[in-house]
Amino acid sequence: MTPVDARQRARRGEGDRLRGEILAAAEDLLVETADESAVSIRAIADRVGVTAPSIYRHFADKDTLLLSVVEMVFGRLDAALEAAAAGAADPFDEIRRKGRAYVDFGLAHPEHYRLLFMCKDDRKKDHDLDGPAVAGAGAFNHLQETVERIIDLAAPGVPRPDPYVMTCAIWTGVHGVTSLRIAMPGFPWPAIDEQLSMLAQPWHDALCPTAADHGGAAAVRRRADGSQH
Amino acid sequence: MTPVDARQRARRGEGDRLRGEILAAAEDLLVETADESAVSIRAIADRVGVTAPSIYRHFADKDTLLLSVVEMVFGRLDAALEAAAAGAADPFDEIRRKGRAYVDFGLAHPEHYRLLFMCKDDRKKDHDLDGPAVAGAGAFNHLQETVERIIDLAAPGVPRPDPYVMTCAIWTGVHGVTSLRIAMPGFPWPAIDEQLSMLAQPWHDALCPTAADHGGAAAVRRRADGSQH
DNA sequence: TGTACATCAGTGAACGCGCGTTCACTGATGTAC
DNA sequence: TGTACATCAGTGAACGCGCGTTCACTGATGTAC
Repeated sequence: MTPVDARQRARRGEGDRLRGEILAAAEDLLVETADESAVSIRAIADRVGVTAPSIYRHFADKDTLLLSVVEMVFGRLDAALEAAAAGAADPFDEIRRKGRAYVDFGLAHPEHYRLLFMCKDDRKKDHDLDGPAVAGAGAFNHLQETVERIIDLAAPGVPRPDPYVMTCAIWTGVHGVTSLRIAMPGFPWPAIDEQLSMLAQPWHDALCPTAADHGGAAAVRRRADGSQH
Repeated sequence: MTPVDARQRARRGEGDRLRGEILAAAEDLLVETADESAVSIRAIADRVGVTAPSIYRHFADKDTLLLSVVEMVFGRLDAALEAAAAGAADPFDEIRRKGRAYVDFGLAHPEHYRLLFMCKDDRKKDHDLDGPAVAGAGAFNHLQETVERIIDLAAPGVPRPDPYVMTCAIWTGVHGVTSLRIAMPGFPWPAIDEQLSMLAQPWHDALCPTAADHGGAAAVRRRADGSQH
């Protein structure tokens, strides 16, 4: 219920309101149908309570619309990871929380996740790449900052891995867990925390050998215990 | 999309010939167009040099057809992994080769990979699950056998991880590398071998601490060198 | 104040498209006599 | 041996569908005079 500003002479009624409603409807459809192909211009218009052509007053075409949804979801993922990291005891804990939050986000919104990381991005070819790319880079950079803090914690004498490569490794790892679960929900997967600690624990021990009894063997022991902390 | 010239009608007993040609055409289209949505009944029929309705003499519907393609591709993936493993020096080497072969297979046939591991499997809901499930289980079981041989090699005193969980971890890892590259080909990824050794090396060191100087630190050093063996 | 007018968000009808699928059929093939 | 017939792989036309997108339009709104 935003009152019309007298200064904005060109904006009659609530022109931008429909734009927001369209994006919200597209997202709703994605959630409800859990099927990207069900998100059509017509379905979105129906959901908003408007006819299909009026979508085109706010978005050049369908790809532009979906790109805006992608951008929005990227922002939300980033926010979810940052929120999960808040209050972490140390950088290792922070990565652990972020990893778990990443998987949770993907499993809670599988079609959103699909849109971000499991679809062709041909769409972007002919359009403005910057929006989604910038939004996605935000989350990646935040992750890399955490990784850099971890590397700073590495025991003396331990060579430091490249933060960029390590960030990619972490992303790739949590993506593997998330996307295979989304694609093959019927498969008898081990517990999420068990899978995540299998990824993280050997690295923790490698970077902080003093914290691990007898080097890397600690990782195996911890995992084999089934303890998920 | 040039149709095969003047196809000869199958003889009485050779009804299965077209079936094979249909499957091959579906696969060709997947490879050439790199787009699952381009693989339509009509396009397949055109490619074979036949009209669309004759597809239905050999497959109940489109989903059944695609399921057969999936089954075929699963078999091919399994064969590629086994071939790559042949001649490995030891189980660790075998896993390394299989991991690399898995990624190579996915990147060489991205749309096949998509079909196996990045798509909704709703299709399977109303159809016979057994074919693809059995074919997929073949590759998984072969991988698990290798994992079991690795675990047998673990140094005395090192607790042995559960082979099933470890197999899932490896699969998840190589899938993460493969599928993110397919979904985001524009991203500046590190070298494949660098990514794979980041996954494998800490585990190698953890299971065989004697082979690593100063415990897990060896993994970091090896990786930081950029040496990809 | 009332009235004429400009603005522009949203409409209704239509377009051409490719899709999966169906149906009655055609005509080459193999076989029985 | 030749001929009639049954078989059945593949055809041609059509179905209804939902899609993205276009176009000329309508009619409520805000403003100028």
